[in-house]
Amino acid sequence: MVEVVEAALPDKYENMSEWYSEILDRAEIIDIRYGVKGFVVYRPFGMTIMKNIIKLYEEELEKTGHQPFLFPVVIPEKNLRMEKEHIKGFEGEVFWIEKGGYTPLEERLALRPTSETAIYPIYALWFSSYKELPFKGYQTCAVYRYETKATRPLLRGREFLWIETHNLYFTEKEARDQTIEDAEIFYRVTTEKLGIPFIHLKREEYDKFPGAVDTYAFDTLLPDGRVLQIGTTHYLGTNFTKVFNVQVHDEEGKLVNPHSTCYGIGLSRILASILLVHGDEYGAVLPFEIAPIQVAIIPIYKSGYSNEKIDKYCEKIYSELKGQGFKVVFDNSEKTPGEKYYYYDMRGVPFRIEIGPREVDTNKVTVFRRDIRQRKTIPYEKLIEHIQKEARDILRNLREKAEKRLRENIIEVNSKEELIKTYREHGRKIYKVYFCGRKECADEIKEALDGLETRGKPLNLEGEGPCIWCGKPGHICYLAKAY
RNA sequence: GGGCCCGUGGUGUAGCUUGGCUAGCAUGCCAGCCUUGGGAGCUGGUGGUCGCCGGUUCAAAUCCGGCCGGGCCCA
Repeated sequence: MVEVVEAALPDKYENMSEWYSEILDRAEIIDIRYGVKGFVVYRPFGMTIMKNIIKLYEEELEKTGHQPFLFPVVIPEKNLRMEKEHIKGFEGEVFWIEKGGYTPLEERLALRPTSETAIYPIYALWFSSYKELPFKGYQTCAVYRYETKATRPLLRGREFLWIETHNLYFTEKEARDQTIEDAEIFYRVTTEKLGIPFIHLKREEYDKFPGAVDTYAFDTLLPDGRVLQIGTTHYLGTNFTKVFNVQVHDEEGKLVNPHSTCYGIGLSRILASILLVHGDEYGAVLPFEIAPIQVAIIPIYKSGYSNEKIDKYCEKIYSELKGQGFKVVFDNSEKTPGEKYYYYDMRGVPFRIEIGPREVDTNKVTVFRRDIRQRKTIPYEKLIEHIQKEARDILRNLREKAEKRLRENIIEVNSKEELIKTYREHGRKIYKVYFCGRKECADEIKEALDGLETRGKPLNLEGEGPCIWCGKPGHICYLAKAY
């Protein structure tokens, strides 16, 4: 039976901003009071979730042959300026270090906005033969961008956490295939383990990563109808290997520039997505695998009944679960049970076990499942099996709900008039249209429909038709408002 | 980029328009009693350079200027 009790938070679909601000604070995810615009503190609970998320992606990257490395956070100005399109794209948002102590630096140092220009000069030293390729490397780190738009905690910061891969291939085909593998890796973690669905898009020419030949992006949908880019992968051609003089001998001994790719996994935004997509009016709802606390045991004491007996039974359950490797707490603090319920609900703890005289006397266990907010009383012997089975079901449920919502928020429109009319009626949605690919049309659409952007061509959909705006031949494209 | 709003014990706030009392309230925290199946209650206690810098004034949380930080709406 579903518990109907007073909600702790507003409805996230009605008032996402307030819901989001509240949960970041009350679930102890981050502290926004650091005092520098665009920079936040990850609190222990939030950072534990983050570490669990990182682990999932890193494991998947290593399974697919990526090796860890760590390059410096500073990039000499000269290096940053090597690739012309690249610096053009980032120049306006670079943080510069100009002094060491009292001494002005001879050459300014950039805080990495992304690490291509840190990594490629070293790649030039590392590789000399096609036999050393492919090379796949990654690092998990923070990057720095002086955002000029309004910053928002985790969604748009001036410092944010990500994973970036930087791969080298002898052939174009291998490199292009990598962008597909990147999408598969992203799916295996983001959707299959975290329950977050996304749209796989090829960005329009004018929206590409600065210096890329092709850019592919992963957008998810937030409760307010906006989309959020949570990952990107880019085929860079030989643009970077050329300017940084990365070259290897081919079979005939000729020097050639390898093809390269890079892939960014937006960790801060992924954490935000998990909160926003799965959360409800009682707080966060975390997939079992990444929850810092997976099971909370709450004793229900009664006067006239032995507290000791209840404690003993709880401790037995605690050891049993602990022995299975679950992250479990036994909360016998003096707070009332109700207060504890709200507390663990807010933090997204997947299971709560309630133990009072009823359970002790019958050798049963009452298990509350966070995502559907339902209690079940089961025999003690079934506990482990129950948790394991229900944990999988939580993920399936969260994922299905999110996938359904994403599906239902994509609306196909076939003419300019229909687009305008539908937008006026439904507001923030993802609109499926034909689009010619020209920036002029994109700008006009954005202007006319307060900020609606072209997000690119969905990779799973083929088809041609007249551009919804100008009528010229076009491809399928999604339009949406974005963060 | 444009507009509006906010900053006061750990947290949330009142007070600011019209300058003047010991800066009020709630919550948290500590001690004790009582309680415990969805945020309990009572008693006592603890806790504040009113974001920062400067100006006006006999007197500034309050008025003025600058800066820093945060939020919302719009582009």
